[in-house]
Amino acid sequence: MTVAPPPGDVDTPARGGRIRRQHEAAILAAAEQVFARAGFQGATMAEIALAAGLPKSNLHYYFGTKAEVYRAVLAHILRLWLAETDRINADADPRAALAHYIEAKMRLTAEHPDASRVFANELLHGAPEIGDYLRHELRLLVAEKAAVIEAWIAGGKMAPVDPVHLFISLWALTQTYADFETQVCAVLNRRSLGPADYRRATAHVLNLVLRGCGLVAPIPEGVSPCST
Amino acid sequence: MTVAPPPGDVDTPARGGRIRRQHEAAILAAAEQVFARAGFQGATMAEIALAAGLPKSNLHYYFGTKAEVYRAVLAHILRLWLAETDRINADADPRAALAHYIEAKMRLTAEHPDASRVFANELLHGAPEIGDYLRHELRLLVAEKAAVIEAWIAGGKMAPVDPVHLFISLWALTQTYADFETQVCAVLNRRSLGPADYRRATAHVLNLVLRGCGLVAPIPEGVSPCST
DNA sequence: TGAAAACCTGACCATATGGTCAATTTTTAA
DNA sequence: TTAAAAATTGACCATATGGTCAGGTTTTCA
Repeated sequence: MTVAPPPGDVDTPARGGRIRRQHEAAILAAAEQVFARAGFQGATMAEIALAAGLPKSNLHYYFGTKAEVYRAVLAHILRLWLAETDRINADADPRAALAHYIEAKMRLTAEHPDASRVFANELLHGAPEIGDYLRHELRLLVAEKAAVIEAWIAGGKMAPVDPVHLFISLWALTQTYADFETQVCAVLNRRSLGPADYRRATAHVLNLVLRGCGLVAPIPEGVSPCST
Repeated sequence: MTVAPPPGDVDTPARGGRIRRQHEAAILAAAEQVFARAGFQGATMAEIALAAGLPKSNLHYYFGTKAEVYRAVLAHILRLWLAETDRINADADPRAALAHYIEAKMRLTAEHPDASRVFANELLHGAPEIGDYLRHELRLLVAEKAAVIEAWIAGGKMAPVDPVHLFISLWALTQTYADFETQVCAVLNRRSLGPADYRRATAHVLNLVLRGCGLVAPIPEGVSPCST
């Protein structure tokens, strides 16, 4: 039911031999891709094996079942996902802290779109594996950060915004670029999203959210549309 | 590859006998539920049949294959989804038009969460069925509405915001409440989202977006948290 | 250098599931 | 009333896929 000790302990114990570490990593990388494209049920062990360049039986040597591979992928992703809220603390500057968070999330989305998609798929299907994690660790983290934002609002440092819903909005605004990339590409009339597209998207989200929180706009206006 | 004539023709031709219409509707409703919960691959004809209260063979009498059922569900959803942009036109008031759109999208999300989830799942997996639709009909619609918003901005009626990205943001902000309901419930510490939660969410999104577009805040501040 | 541990994998199996079909009943409408 | 059309469904099949396993090979390290 629960993902192996989520980001609970130190950096993965790294147990097992050299070969094991290498192959497990290869399998996880392949699995992330395949799960992202096909979902849990749609993914097949054979496909993952192919992508990892290993015979199917070998996957079952390292991971007993498909569900185990899936859980390992989720655990790997959660480790990435959680960080980046550090700067949101009582004595930080709201605008800088929020901007930093948005930029970090956007970078994460751009650099690990498959991870985002696997996570999205898990949520979409009711989070059977990470539900507990969301209801405990994540909820507490958000409650903590929400208190910081409440304090900023009370101190007149930003417009009144529901802090928990603000987090929900930030996740939605950023991850949509990975999760629904197909739709984004369609309306932007692009084949895929490049660095320039992500820069534009980041500028847009920053602009919308910071202004929406009464923290003026950081980007003057003319964000060079292309190049560099 | 393409969904049956999307919202192309009139209201579904409604061909076939009385019984056909009834049973097809029952099957589609059941399928929407099941696809929302399990995705395309995860859904089984047996499960859909059970939910529809019909023997499995009967589904295959009305719809040849699972893919056909799926396409029919998508077509049904697209019909719902597209509307509601009417009020976004050159001589409308930006704030009223945007507020109306957000409220409509939010209502749609609250009333048809399963539809939203099926759609999200399709996008997440690269929109193999509705890709063409997105790249043509949807893209044109958005381009048209984007021009309206550009005009509003040029006329100094609202802050400069990238119009296409604004649409992407609006979809993300609203649909996240259905697609990722599990996560939303987790951080809000709720078992499920009720009308009051949706009211709060709507107020939040309106607040964030309208302010973000330089259209002041409509909700004074204290939105009664609970009751009614 | 040798033996224990780790690793590898082709062949195989059980099951789940989408789909078929032919025999039958119900509905429609002339 | 009746025959054609529409609807129904239990039994059945082919295939895909997760998972097993026994017999091997390689690596490790004392």
